[in-house]
Amino acid sequence: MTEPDPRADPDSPEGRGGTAAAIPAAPPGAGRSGLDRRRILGAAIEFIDANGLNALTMRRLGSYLGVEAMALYRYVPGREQLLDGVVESVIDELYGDPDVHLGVSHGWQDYLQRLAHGVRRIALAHPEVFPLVATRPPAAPWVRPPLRSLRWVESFLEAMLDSGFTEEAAVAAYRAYSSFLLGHLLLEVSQKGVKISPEDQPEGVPDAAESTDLRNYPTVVRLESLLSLDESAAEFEEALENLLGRLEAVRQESRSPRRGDPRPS
Amino acid sequence: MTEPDPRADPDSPEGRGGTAAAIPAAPPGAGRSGLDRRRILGAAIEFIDANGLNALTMRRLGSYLGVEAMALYRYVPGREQLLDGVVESVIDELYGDPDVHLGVSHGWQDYLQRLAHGVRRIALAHPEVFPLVATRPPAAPWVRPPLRSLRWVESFLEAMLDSGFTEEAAVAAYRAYSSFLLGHLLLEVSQKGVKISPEDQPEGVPDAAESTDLRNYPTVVRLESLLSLDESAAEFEEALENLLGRLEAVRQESRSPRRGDPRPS
DNA sequence: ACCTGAACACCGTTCAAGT
DNA sequence: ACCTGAACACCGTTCAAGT
Repeated sequence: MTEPDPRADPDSPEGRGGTAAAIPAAPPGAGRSGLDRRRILGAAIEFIDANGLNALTMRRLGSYLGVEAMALYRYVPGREQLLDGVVESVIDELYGDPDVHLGVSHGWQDYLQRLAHGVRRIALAHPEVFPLVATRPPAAPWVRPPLRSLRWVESFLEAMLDSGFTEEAAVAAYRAYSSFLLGHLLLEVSQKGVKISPEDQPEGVPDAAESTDLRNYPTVVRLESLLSLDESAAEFEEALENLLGRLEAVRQESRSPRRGDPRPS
Repeated sequence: MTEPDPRADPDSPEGRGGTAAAIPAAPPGAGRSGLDRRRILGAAIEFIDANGLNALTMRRLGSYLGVEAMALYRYVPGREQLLDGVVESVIDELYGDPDVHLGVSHGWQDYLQRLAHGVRRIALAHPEVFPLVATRPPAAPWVRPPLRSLRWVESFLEAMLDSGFTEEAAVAAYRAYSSFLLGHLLLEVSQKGVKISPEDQPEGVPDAAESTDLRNYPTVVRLESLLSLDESAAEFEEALENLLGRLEAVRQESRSPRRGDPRPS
């Protein structure tokens, strides 16, 4: 879904101003010619991290790479597919993560712990990109929920099956786990984006009517200091721990549906 | 964050085609002149529900309302604020919901149950709009997590405090609850969007190379039928039940930090 | 083989004008 | 008081050309 996100775009295209200060502040260091799909995706991620998602246009990405926008179309079918590629690239960073690559050798709970922390690391490293992961349509439409990267889904399911989950329990675990990750990280990332930038509005903001009148929300105002605290990391650990506990219960129960089960031949 | 979402926009602006088939298929029934902020927001929601978020442009919304785009600027400062208004409107539907408005009279767990189901109802009613709720920056930047609609935050916190939560526990509950809702509903809504429309790609899709080769994902393929099942409703109930249980534990413990506590004067 | 110029059909937004 | 026409600075995308 289109969604411009003004906070990342302080001097967005105003359709007006005479100052043509270009957003692409820093062209990437390396040599100039090797235009290449991997290089384009990398530059796109850098650009989004630096300027926000809505600042990324084919034309600006082109000039960031020292090239006319039209050149990109030789390597990428269009803007949509560019964004798909960005999502895939970011998720693929997981597989360069040695922590994650340990696999299930130390047990599935350990694996899901490392996987969760790995995903959290990339979410925090690319807060402007992460929402894309949540909202883009899936690679295989019939996977539900349709988080991108079949590679991820595949290794998750394999790990669970290898660890004694039934197929049903493995799929249920996949859903609970990805919904937890998505909700928590999306919220955490969107917090991070809220900058009380002292630059943008130094003081005594001339804001029109304070937008919504805070006098209508006394509790929110009173609890301001508590609400402002960022306990994301601790909350993440706690919720993850709880989830893993629940999954273990499901696993136990799915393996021995009732006592006195006929033992498998 | 910008995010075009091609699935909702099969015949998106191609910059090419001669067929100028306008997207605004159905102008809203009522009389023509009463252009008005409320009417504009309502039309925007209808339009997004029908055509997808990325199809909404000022110009198309204008013509959907039988007016030139420029007329909208008399009632809405710009596209960004239009989207903010859409989010507020959709969330405000909650307060027209009699179920939700019962308040905390039957206990906080009952209240959170009804609130969760109310939010789920609007998420499912406006699947194309809901992602906006998750990604837009907040009204009060220091509220964490920054879900929109202070009205919602205010009444949530009041309910918890009235029910014996400490301030710390109420804030923690707010975070756990909204992160759960966000994660679950975003995933559920994004499932709904995946249509195996028999129209778009009737059969034997001439898709290029099947994009990602499914032979690399044998487990995903083998569990296809399980993965395709939509158990969202049941999963929602179960996860919600579990969350409420956890919150009750936190509440108990926050009220009586240790046994043999000095009783309040 | 790889990139560019020019062009087309769109955007958001402004402002002076119409009624 | 409310809407429109015309204009400006952008978009994504194409295609014939350049080198």
